[in-house]
Amino acid sequence: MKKEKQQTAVTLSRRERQIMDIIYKRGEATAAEVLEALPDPPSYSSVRALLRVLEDKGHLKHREQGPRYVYSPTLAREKAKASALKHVMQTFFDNSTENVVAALMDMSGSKLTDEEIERMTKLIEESRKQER
Amino acid sequence: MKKEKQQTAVTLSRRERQIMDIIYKRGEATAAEVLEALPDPPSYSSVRALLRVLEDKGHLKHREQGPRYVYSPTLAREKAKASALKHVMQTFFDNSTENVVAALMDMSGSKLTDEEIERMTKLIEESRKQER
DNA sequence: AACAGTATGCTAAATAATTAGCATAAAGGT
DNA sequence: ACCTTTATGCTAATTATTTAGCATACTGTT
Repeated sequence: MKKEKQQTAVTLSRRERQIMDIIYKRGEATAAEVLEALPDPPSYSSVRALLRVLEDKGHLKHREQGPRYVYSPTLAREKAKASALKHVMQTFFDNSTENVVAALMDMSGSKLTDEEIERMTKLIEESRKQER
Repeated sequence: MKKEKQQTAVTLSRRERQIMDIIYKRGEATAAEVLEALPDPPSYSSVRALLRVLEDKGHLKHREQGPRYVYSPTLAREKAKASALKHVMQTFFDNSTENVVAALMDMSGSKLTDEEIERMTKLIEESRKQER
């Protein structure tokens, strides 16, 4: 019997996490692109080895684009997003949506346009209707 | 010349990250408490070794409480919170506050009380005033 | 004041992650 | 068609992480 945990981050090693982050951010990436985006980049060879490992572990898949592999996440972006946000919310925000919103406003308050503010207000108001 | 990066997560190994998450979540913790909270927990001895490493690296500090050490993060919780949230926002939400809010509502919409919704709306409306 | 319980410090061993090297194959331009 | 460039596959070595063991010290209770 095998463990089939699909936790977004807890299982990954440091480099693996860095690579997954890059690929999640971009949607997909080649080995060369990953290399370019990595902090303290190792050799090209190392990057490929890591990509292979991640594919073995089931976190990545690839398609062939001409001569090269283009890697993308196995876990749907939507699920990964939710999982990552939830983890941060649990770890740092006492599992409170409101606390996260407060932090967001604190961080980016002044950068928001009136339009964004209106749309966000709408988003929140609409969640009233979700009540059972 | 030394690198003095104080990135919340990218530098840490798997176990180190797990431990930091636990301590951030609780605020502070003893070795025994960390052990209890760790998934696939190793020996008590191992936990202590990791705590020592984290303290050496400057991520944790401890105070003595009677016979035992109580560990807490070096980096202020506020900064760590902001940094973690920013990282998730960049990696998964295209650096958009609005996208994060949308995901939050999607995740927790039905669990929100009217009071919470009102407070969040206020938080957002207030960020209008921050415009320069 | 002695003993059981519970700490820590330090160190060494086992395991995992990370890295790079070499062989080989496919594309693309000249 | 050939040669350069840019891929991948596989493997081995280095380095980092993770683990546990043993010696020792402090608490608090009897």
